[in-house]
Amino acid sequence: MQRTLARELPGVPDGSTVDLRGWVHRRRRLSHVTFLVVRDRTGLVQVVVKDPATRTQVEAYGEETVVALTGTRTTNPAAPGGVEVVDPVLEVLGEPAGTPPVELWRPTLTAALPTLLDHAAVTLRHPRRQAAWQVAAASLQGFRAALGGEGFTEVTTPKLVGTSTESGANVFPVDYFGQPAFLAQSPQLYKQMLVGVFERVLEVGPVFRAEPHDTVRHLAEYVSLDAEMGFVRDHRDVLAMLRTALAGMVRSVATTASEAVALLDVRLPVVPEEIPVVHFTEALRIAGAPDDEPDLAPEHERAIGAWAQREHGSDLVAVEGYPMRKRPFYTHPQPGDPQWSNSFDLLFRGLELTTGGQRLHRLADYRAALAAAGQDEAPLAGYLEAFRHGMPPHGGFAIGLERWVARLVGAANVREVTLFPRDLHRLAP
RNA sequence: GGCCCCGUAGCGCAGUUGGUUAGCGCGCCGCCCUGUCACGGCGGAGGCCGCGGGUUCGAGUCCCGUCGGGGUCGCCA
Repeated sequence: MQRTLARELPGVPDGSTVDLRGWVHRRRRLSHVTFLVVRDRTGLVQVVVKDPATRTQVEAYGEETVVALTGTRTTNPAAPGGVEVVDPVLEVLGEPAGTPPVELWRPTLTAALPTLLDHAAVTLRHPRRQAAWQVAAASLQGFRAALGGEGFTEVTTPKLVGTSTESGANVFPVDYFGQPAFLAQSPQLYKQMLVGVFERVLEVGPVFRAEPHDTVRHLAEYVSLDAEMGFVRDHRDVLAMLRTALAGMVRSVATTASEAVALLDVRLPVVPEEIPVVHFTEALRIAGAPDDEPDLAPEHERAIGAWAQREHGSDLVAVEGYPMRKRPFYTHPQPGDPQWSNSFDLLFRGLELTTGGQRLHRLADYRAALAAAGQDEAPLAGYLEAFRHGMPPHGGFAIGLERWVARLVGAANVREVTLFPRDLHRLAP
């Protein structure tokens, strides 16, 4: 017999025999009946057990025991959702499960974050935690589909690298057959080289930051949604493509993760046709920060997010023109005023979600930029070769997946929406 | 890393100016309850009070150290 999923049960004809497989989510024992709630990947089903021998069997096995059962699909107004399965014949697959460390069957988990993370293998089974990742998975799918539709080629680049992308600090050193190497902190250099090949590339993958940042929005390993494209006029073209990617992600979440959206009461952002843009200097004014402030603090970002909501009714706002001295060597300056850059940060509900911008594309400019930064050219020879042989004006961006999902589902801490977060203190599970 | 706060049962917490056998809710185990849906009722088991030192007649409580956790700032996606 074909397996019936929880989600499909309402559509099955009344009186049909169905085959359910899943986990014992909860048992409720009454005097003459035991209710068994079975959970599979699509949801919950109530199974009504009246036969004394079966009741004894059900009551002997704890929550999270894996079972297979056949029973009769029955419409009953008294059942949750109006549908239940009666007269089950039950089989335990494997062995009875031990009592879970937290009460998984509750509508919301009451355990603190460290407890949830310590017991991730079990706590991720909770429908709400599952749902948060379904939102992430749908976002990944939407990112790929939206950019794929714009002619982007998906690439994968090395995560073991010989030179660090940017400053050189904050990288994880590894022993590479006796040679010093690092975990990649960004696919930046590779995705630029590949613009010289494919014009448009996207990459989804982990990046590693050994920054000692112990905050609700930092991880030592996070998922970066990267894109890089050639033949741009300036960073505004990049921002427009970022807009396309985000719109596709929202669309995908709305359609493929609709149950998760409903369960978590996610308020999906409307992605405006044109994302509001403010210049860095204007952003400082909006945030009430001093004119000579070199960067935006989280407090300022929240203020700008609130301003965008107030003035434009937008959850998204881009800040362009960040000071060149705060940006990495490959950043393209603002034409006419090179103290500012053709780069931007995108704030989503007051949190920095994305950095993007136009990159340098002339070899001579790279040489000058590296010299000015005091960086040696030699380790970057393979990268610079791309520019020696013709690179179009280009730019790109990177979205932090965990931050996106956290803001979407209203999680205060990115760890809540990360399957197995890596941070300053956590290397397991 | 700086600053602030917190470590008490499987989970979430209370514990008064230091005072006798350390409590509560949930879970777990047992019994009861004619359909529950965070079911309900009765009973029971379960604690190196994070760890180490100190003060004291006496420390969960005060002091020092240490480890772990949360928040925040720097910084970043």
